[in-house]
Amino acid sequence: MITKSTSSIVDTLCDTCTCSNKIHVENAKRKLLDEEVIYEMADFFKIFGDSTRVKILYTLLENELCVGDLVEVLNMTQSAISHQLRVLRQNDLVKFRKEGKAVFYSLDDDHVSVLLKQGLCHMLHKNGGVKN
Amino acid sequence: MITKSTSSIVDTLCDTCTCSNKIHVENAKRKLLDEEVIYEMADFFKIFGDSTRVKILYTLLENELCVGDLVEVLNMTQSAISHQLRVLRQNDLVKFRKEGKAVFYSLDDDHVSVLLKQGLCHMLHKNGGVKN
DNA sequence: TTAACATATGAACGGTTGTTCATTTGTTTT
DNA sequence: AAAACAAATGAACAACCGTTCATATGTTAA
Repeated sequence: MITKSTSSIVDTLCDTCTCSNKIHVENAKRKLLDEEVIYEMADFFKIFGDSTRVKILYTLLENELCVGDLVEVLNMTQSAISHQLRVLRQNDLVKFRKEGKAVFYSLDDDHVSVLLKQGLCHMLHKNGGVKN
Repeated sequence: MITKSTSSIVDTLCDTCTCSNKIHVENAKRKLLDEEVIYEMADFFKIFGDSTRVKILYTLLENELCVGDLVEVLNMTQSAISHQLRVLRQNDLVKFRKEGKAVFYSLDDDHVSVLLKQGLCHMLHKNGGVKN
């Protein structure tokens, strides 16, 4: 959208905008990320935006577990867990290993646990660190 | 839910679970976070899980901007922007400053920009760093 | 005070998403 | 091969969410 030749439009654009610093507006326009990257980023965060998926990821922080284990630990339907595991799988947040009838899931890479822990820290910090 | 006295249920629970390491299951159960914290965490990530909100936050990374500026930069309805700003405001991700008719928004604290940049890095890294 | 402007908000609508239920796939045991 | 079990999947439904449209609030200029 924004090409290199846009560097000269600072003076001509923003005619209707009377309320703010035009340079800042132009900077913002030029810096705008590729739409695609924005969507990917939002989609990435969206995965962490569901409590069931967060529970699953958090549960897998220490050990790998099979689907049945997750069902028991989280006290949810096998189907619900399985559906969410699919989402996590398709987005490379978990990997799996088959062993007979069971399928063992674990976190795919450290990136996941880092982000998870960071979110947790943010939460605890926000609550003043005091929690029953 | 899980009290201190649960440390002895390792042997009695998990009768139906035949597929995995019972100790791991018990550990996971004991470590389960307070439901409330889970929900807060998911809600927190959910805010970053919308492309419009990500765009707004990213745009505010460098400078504060008023609503009209954001409308122009992001090329969206004033109403849509305003609604999303409300979400960001209510969750303390942005702060605002009134100046006449205009309302200037900026990121609330460094936490936000850190997480945003981290998400961005994750994306670029995932795409192999090559991007048109 | 009236007009013009910037922003906020409420209601409504369409699309998305997570769960449930029923069924299927695939593996092991008998 | 049949039965039993673990996991995956598709369809359907309800709840949630983001945008639009219309309108309200609040501030400045005339």
